[in-house]
Amino acid sequence: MSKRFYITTAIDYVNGQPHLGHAYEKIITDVIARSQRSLGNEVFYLTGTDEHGQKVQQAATAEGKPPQQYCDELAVVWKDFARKLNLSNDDFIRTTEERHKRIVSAFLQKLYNQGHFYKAAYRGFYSTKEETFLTEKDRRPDGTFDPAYGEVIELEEENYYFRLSPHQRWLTEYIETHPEFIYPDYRRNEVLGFLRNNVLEDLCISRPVSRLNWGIPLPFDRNFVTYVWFDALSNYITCPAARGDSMVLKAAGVEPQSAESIELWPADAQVIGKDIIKFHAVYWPIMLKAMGLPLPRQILVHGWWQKDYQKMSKSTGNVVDPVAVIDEWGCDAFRYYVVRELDIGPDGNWTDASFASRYNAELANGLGNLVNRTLSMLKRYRNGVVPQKSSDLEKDVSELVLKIRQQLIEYKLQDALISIWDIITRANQFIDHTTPFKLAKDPTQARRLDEILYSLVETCRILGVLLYPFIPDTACAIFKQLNVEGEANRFELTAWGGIGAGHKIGEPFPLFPKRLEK
RNA sequence: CGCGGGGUGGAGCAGCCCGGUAGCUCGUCAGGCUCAUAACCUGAAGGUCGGUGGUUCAAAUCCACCCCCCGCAACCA
Repeated sequence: MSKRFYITTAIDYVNGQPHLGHAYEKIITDVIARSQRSLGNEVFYLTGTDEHGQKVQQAATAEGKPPQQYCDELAVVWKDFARKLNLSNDDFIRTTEERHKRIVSAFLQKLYNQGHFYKAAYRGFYSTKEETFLTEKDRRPDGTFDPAYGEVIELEEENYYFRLSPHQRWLTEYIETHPEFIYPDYRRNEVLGFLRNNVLEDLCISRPVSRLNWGIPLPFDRNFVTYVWFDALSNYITCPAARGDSMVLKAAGVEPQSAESIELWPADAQVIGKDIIKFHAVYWPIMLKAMGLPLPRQILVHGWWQKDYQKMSKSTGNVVDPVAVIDEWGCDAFRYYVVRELDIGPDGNWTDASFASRYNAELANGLGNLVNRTLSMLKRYRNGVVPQKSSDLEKDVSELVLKIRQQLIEYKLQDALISIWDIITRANQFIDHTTPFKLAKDPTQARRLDEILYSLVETCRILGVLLYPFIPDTACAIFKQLNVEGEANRFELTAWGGIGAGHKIGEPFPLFPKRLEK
């Protein structure tokens, strides 16, 4: 069994509403996953939810529910969200699942045995109301704590810590010698700057049960539960282990429980937001090294969305609700916009006006209209029957297909979309230059008209294949209108000449109805 | 001097690392076309590339200083 292309998103904290950032991360990951599959790789795409911790415990208590029930209900919301986005994820990991907890426990015990952890006391200011320690940055300018924290007392607490500083040197060298490990470059530089200018502080990995019991118990000390990051980051390997990944199982020292056996680790790409880069580019590699596992090939760090040049904030109502947008405009329009608007790396900006503009100009007038005018002409002039193969557009299209292939391999999703739209522009120009609608009036031009129509309809078919990773439903709709069998999900279908003479197309209808208002 | 990103035609961006006719999308204006979702194609107008100084034959691009926006500052994608 060969190793699959393994790609992950960060897992989301259940105790919150899915928003644009979550949607974006999941979609770009999905586009990469689908394009890798299209290119012929076996792929495993993992997303999921992070369900332990104080906030969940408190919220569940407030609603008078057991935390597990509370999580079960919220997990449904997140799974529905994944479906709403039309993700092609192969699994959905929840950190409260037995399969996750079992492997986390095994690794905790292993690292404990190997001396990576130590117990120490921490003394600090504690908010009894929020049930959390406050830090210096929580102080107001005058040195006091906000009354919202309630009574603040000085408290000492013991916890387990993970020794990080012994790992600083090799990690720095690793990142220096593996420029592809963190993408984009400027994020890599940030991490290197951090590693060179700071001494890593040990990572607290526990909470006393007296204060927090909604977590995975430390196997070597039942008075404590695992604290967030050790628990959450591990999801990337616990799912593979549960699915029978021998490398992870061996490192964890546990027997497989599944008959399944797939090789996933190390991940090929881990997609995260810029806010959690240190956890993924510093703590996570160190954890893996301690566990005896190789590092992921690449961490892809995406930026954040703003709305109308303002930070999105629930309190001001300045948010984009992805579900509402999808309900109004369709899933593919949403998927197209976020990938086309924002490349992986920089921050982006959402405006309703630019969304509407891209929808109308690029999806409706560009893609939709090209397919519609092509099929309409074929139907009108040739009764919907594909003529003999010709090659007017073959060279131009093939060159762009080659370019797009490379862009997909390099995860240049935005560039790939731009290239796909170059094909659309080229085809529209072709129609104008060759004027098939004029030739149709002249019977002596029948042969030339056949050639033109073939090139156009074949270009539409290829567009369907190229668009599949980005807007799968639309790709499917194009194939349906063309009455082409099978799915548009294999890149090799972009080879010119796939549609045969005599093939009868289906009924044309607008892919993206033009929207005049808003 | 906390860290980072950015200031380019009306709007939004690319170009800057590897100096040498300032490019793209939208918008505007004019023309063409009528197969198509009032869609499509062609052309034009419009920028002293935040400021000042420096390096250079030559700077949006390198250097210095300054001004202005915007994020981040550990558990928020």
